[in-house]
Amino acid sequence: MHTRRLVKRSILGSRVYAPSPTGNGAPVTGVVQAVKQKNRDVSSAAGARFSVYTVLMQDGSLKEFSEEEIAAGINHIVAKGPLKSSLKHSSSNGAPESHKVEGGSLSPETVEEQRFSEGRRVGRDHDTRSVSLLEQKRKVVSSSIDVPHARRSEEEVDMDKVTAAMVLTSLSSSPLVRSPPVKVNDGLCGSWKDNGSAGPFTPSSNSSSGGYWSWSAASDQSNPSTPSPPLSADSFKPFLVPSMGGVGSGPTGPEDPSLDEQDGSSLLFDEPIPRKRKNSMKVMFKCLWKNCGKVLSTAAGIQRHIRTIHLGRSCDSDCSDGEEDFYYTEIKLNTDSVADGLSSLSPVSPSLLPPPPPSPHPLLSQLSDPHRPPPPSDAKESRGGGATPLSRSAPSALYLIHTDHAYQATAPVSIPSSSSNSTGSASTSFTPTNSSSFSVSWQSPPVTFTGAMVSPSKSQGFGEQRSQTIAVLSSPPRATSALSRKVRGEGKKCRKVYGMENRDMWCTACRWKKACQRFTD
DNA sequence: GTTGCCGGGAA
DNA sequence: TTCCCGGCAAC
Repeated sequence: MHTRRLVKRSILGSRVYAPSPTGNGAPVTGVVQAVKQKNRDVSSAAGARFSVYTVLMQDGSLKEFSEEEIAAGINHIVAKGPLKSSLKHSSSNGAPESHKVEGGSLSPETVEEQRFSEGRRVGRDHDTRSVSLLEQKRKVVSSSIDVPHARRSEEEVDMDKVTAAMVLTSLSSSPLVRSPPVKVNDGLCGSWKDNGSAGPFTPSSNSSSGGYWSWSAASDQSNPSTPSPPLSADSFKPFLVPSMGGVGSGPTGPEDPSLDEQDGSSLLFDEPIPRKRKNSMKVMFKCLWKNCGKVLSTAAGIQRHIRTIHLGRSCDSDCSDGEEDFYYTEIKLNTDSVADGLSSLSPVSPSLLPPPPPSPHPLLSQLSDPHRPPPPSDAKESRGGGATPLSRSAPSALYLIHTDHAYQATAPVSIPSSSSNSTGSASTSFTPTNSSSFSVSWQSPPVTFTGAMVSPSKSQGFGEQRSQTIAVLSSPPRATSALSRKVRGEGKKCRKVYGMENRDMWCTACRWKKACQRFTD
C-alpha cells in the first residue's frame, strides 16, 4: 500500500541514467519528471504493466524511457566498478525501480566523480541544484526506495540472531542490562532481512524499509517474531543512509551516516529506559538454606554461595546442575527502608557485583533449560536416601513467591532472619504485625514450575500455602491462567474483619479490590 | 450469592 | 501513581 506510494514518490525527481539519445552508448543523466504506467504490448512477457519515465535530460529536453532503458543505463555505469558489498542483495532483488536508483546512488568512487561532473552540467542547464544537492538527492532517493538491508553475510546473520535473542532476553528480564545497540540492530535487521532477500521483491512485500522491522520499546518483551509494522520512511531513514557512504549534508539528509546509525540504534534502545527498576526497589536473593539466610544481590552470587558453601561443590557454575536454584529465593527489597539492614547482611555491594546471569530469574532459567534434572527427583532421592547433603540440611522453605503489584511489593512483611525455624516459621514470618528486620515482598513463581516442592523439614504452619504452591506448580505448564490468578486466600481479609461498614479501615489493597496486603495467607 | 482479586481504565 | 471498578473464579 503505502510502500508502493513511497516508491513512486521516490522516483519523481530522481536522477537517473538513460541511454544516450545519440546512440553512442554513453549514458546521460536526467531527472525523472513523471511516471506513466502502461500495459506492455504482446511482445513483452505476460502483458505486465510497465512504467514509462519522462526524464528531463541534461539539455533540457524531455524524453520518455522505459524501465529497461533506464536500468540498462545504470548497469552500464555500475559495471565500471565493484558494487559495495551492501548492495549485492539490493541489486539482485529484481525490482527495477529500486535497482535503478540504487545503482545511481551507490556507485563507486570513480563513478561518483563522473556523476559529479554531470551533475554540474545539469545544474547549469536547468535546475539550480548544486553539486551538494546532487548528493542530497541521492540520499533522499535511496532512503525512500526499496533498499533491502543486506549488509551482513550469512554467518553474521546467524550470529546476530543469537545475539539478538540474547539481548532481547536481557532486555526483557533486566532493563538495566543493555547490550551494544548497533550489534542488536544489525542482528535484527539481518535476521528479518532474510525474508526479504530470499526471493525477488515485490512492491507489496518489499516495503520501503527493505524488510526492516522495529518493535515498540514499550513491549520490550515482545517477541521479535511478531514485528510491529514498519516504520515510516523518515523513521528508518537513518538505517538506510549508512549503506550509501554519502558525504554530503543538506536539509533532507543532514546527519552523518555513521551518526545516523548510532542515533537510530540508540533511539530504539533508549526507549526502554523508563522501565528501569525503581531505584528504591532492589532484587535480592536470599539463601534458604538452614541456618544461613544469606542475602546476596545477584543470582550468580547466591548460586555460587550455595554451590560452594552448602553443596560443597568447588567447581564453577559450568558443572552446576541447577540445584542451587532451589535453595535461594528472589526477594524485592525496598532499599529505602532496608538498606541499612541489608548492608550488614549482604557483604557485596550490588553496584559492584557482576551483571546477573543471562536469565536472572532462577525459575525461568530452570523451566527454559530442559537439561537440568527435574527437581522432584532430587528432593525425593534425598528424602528417601537421607544421605546426601541436600537431605541433611536442606532449607526448610523451598518456595518462591512472587508478587506483581507494587503495593504488594512494598508491603512490609517480616521474614525470619534465618529459615532454621522449621516449626511454623512460615506462619509467623508472614504475619505483618511481627517485628521485622526489613521489609520484603515474597514472590510467587510467575511461570509454571513443574517440580514438587518437598522439604524434609516441612512445617505445618506453612502447609497450606505449600500445598497450594505444590498444586499449582505441579500442574501442567499450560495452566498459566491458573498461575496468573493468585489462589484465593483462605485467611481473614479486611472485608471479613472490618466489614463493609468499616471499609475505611481496610487495607488499601482491599479497598481497591486487590489482593489483601494486611492479612496475607 | 459472597468473596478475593486480576486486569484495566480514569484521573 | 493512585484510585476505582468490571468481571472472573473460588467458595
